[in-house]
Amino acid sequence: MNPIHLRTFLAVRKHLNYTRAAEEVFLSQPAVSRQIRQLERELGVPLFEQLGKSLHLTDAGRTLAREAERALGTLERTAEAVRAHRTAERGSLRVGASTTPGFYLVPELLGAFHARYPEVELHYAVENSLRIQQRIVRNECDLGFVGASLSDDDLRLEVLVEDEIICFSGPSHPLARRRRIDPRALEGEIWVIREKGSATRQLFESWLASTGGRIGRTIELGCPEAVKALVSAGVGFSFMSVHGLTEEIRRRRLVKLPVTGLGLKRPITLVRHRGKRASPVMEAFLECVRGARIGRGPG
Amino acid sequence: MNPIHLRTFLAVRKHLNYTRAAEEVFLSQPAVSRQIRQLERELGVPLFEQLGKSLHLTDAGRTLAREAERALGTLERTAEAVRAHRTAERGSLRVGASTTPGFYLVPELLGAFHARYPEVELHYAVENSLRIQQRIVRNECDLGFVGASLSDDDLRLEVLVEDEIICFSGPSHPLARRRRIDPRALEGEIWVIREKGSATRQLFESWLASTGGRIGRTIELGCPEAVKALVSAGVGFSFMSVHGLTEEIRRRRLVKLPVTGLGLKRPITLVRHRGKRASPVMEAFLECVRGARIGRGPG
DNA sequence: GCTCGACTATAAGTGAAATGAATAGTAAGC
DNA sequence: GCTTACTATTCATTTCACTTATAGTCGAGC
Repeated sequence: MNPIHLRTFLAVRKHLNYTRAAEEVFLSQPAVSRQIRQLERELGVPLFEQLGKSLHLTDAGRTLAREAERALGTLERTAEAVRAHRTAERGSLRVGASTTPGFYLVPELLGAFHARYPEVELHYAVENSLRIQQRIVRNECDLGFVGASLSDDDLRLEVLVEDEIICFSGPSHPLARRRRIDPRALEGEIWVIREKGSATRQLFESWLASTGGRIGRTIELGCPEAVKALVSAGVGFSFMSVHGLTEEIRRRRLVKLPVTGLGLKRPITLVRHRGKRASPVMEAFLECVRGARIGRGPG
Repeated sequence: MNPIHLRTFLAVRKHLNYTRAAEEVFLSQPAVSRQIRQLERELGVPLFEQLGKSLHLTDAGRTLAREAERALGTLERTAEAVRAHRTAERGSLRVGASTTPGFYLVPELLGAFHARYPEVELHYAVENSLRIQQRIVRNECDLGFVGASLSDDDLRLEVLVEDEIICFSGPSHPLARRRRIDPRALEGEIWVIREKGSATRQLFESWLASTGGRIGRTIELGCPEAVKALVSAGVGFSFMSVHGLTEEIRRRRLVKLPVTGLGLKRPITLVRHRGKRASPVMEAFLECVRGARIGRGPG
């Protein structure tokens, strides 16, 4: 029972005449005759009955007529729903990001994209860089934004901006008045820092180790916003991507600390699966990303 | 895009492996490959993408997967709805009847039938005999019950019971005490009768004319129940099918009048289209009719 | 009552399309 | 770099549906 049969059936129902139905569906009369017989055989009931010269629907035929239109409609809508994916207007996009870009870069991009393509369904996962990498490789995400330097033959990387990790404190903190700060001078202070899995923390720690420094007393927080709030209130100091701090530094709620030798830079990278062909939605999002890009060109 | 393609697509989606999908749908792997490509060409979007060694659904593919199951379900339910007509449990029945059987015979039959086959949708039209005949010929009704003797080559008739038209009055009426009533004696009374189009009235009038009698003062009512109520209350007398009066006569609310020479009989006839094949529902209803039949066998 | 007209069913031949077997191509993993 | 697992391609074959031609059926009209 395929759509062709149903359409033929509906044509016969409309004209109650095989010959004219055949004209409508551009077939010969025997072809129509055959299709109807085939339907009747498959369904096990007569669909039409001939009374005298005129053709009538049977009870079963009336049921089929009613349902067939619905079924064909469902099928047509299905096809249309899929065809809609030919443009970027509809579809879905699965974005992943690690914490730094996930908090301070991607939300804006998604916002801009959503404003332009409101019908596109967005999925957004913020996890650590390794998990994002996994998601890309497993095709659980269409694209990812990470702060770490990944290397995988399956991945296609594109540097978006340089990210810099800086030290900062609240404006009232004693450190905020210093013109130069030796890394060793930080040891005595209270460190407000992210959890161990943070790539930012790892990066900072390995730099600190290279200067011979150590982390002192710590307050560990999971959320970067909480870190900022605490430091802004005058409790200790912290380090973080400069992209997460521009607003607060501009408003003098946080102050960048001039730690000597601290030039911790890392690229924020757009990650895709190498073999993946961009869908129209993905293409549109990439364009959005490039349009909004602040820093330098592709790496 | 026919169901076969969709089922193949769903198999591929399930296994994410053309070869295993082919086994599931009992096809060769190239056949599956081809069907998917065909679907993709028709819909204008890729449904799968190969990343490394593993196969993934695309965004469009996910949409199709979601919708295809619904579409196939709709189609399957459609087929099932039609197949249900193979038994008498489901379907519909269109019954027509003229006034006399329509009020006093068919309702019981429909009631009994409905009790046995509650899922069958019943359509019931009560109109005059000619209109019922038309409905049968035009196949607007599956069967009809009429009190008139029809003759049409297209019709297949079956006498169910003999109907007798009798005169009656209320128990308090002076006529009710008489042992014999000459038709002429009725002329002076008040006639409570049905409208002109009534076959019962026509039959009675032509008999009355043959005895030389005439109708006197009349009160015309459209509904036979209203006629009975009025006569029962003592207003005049009337004539009607005996089948509509048994209950009232038994309870002595109405009295049969012994009019000399009045032996007006006519068959209540089951009418069908000659060429019509009985559906299971119709067959079941006919059985119901025969089981409930009071009078003699088929004519 | 017979023929004509309109329509559907049947039969035979044709052509398109889907299938399967064999094979080439591709990517991954050891 | 070879093997393995899988998909794409090619080609011969079969199947299936279609068309043309024709027979059958039912009503209508003279």
